[in-house]
Amino acid sequence: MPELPEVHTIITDLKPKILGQYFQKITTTHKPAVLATPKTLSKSKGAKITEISRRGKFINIFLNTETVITIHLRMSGRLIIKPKNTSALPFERTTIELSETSIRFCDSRKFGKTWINSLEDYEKNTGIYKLGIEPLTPDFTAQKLADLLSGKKGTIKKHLLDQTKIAGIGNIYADEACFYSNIKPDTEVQNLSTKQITFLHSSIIKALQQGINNRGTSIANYADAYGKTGRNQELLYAYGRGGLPCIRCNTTMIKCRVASRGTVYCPSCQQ
DNA sequence: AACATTCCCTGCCAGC
DNA sequence: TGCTGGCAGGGAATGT
Repeated sequence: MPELPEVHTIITDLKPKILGQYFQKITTTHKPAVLATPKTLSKSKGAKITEISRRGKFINIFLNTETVITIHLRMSGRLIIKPKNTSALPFERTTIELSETSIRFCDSRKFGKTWINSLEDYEKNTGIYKLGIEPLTPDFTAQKLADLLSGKKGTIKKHLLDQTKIAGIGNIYADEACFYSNIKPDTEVQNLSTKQITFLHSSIIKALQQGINNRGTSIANYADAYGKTGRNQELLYAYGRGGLPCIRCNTTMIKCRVASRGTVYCPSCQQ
């Protein structure tokens, strides 16, 4: 599933391919997946793409008419660049036609969404305004993480998945960061020491950065803008390894549920 | 206000 | 072989 590193990879690939092109039209076979008004549609039509960037797991394509195309891939979404007027890809739901090429939004589970909004209100209409700190910026310090968790209740994993605190971490990188820092994912945050929070902080960055360096984790659905898989799934210590031996100590990894999510940890390494 | 649960969806796969 | 039930889960909506 696309999390921060996967979205980062897609954007990096898309950017040189679509910058400077003109948005022509959007079509969908699944109406609830596209949220646009006649006004924002007419304002965006024919507009030039000036920038494409990421916020949390959201993709923003900025147009020169003060309009923004926002995409969220959710669980199973992919964005694939294809020549215009070629046959639909498997599970292609939404097609964004540009002047020179097209972007195909393929999404088997139909959870993904595309919005077209004015620059003025895209953050409000998409929920981007609620997002917390970007974990790969200098503002995200160990102290900042400690502040976010201070006085809070609940498990650390729940808070790592909370997009209003830190934007972009999903189930895979939450489990990986907990493994790196030797923290059991169901540890109550009030029981974490300063030392543990500091270790967790560097582990979050390390897990995400490694994902980016390997062009993302391909479990079931993720593919980059060329439809190719990433390599990070080969480098995971926790996610997807329930019942398998811990890579570090050989103890059988435990699979359980934390924060209503499938969760894997090593009962020996993570206390 | 803060927390937990339900829902949206459908491909995939183990088990019968 | 073919069916079925369980699982995957981000985030909005709903419930407590």
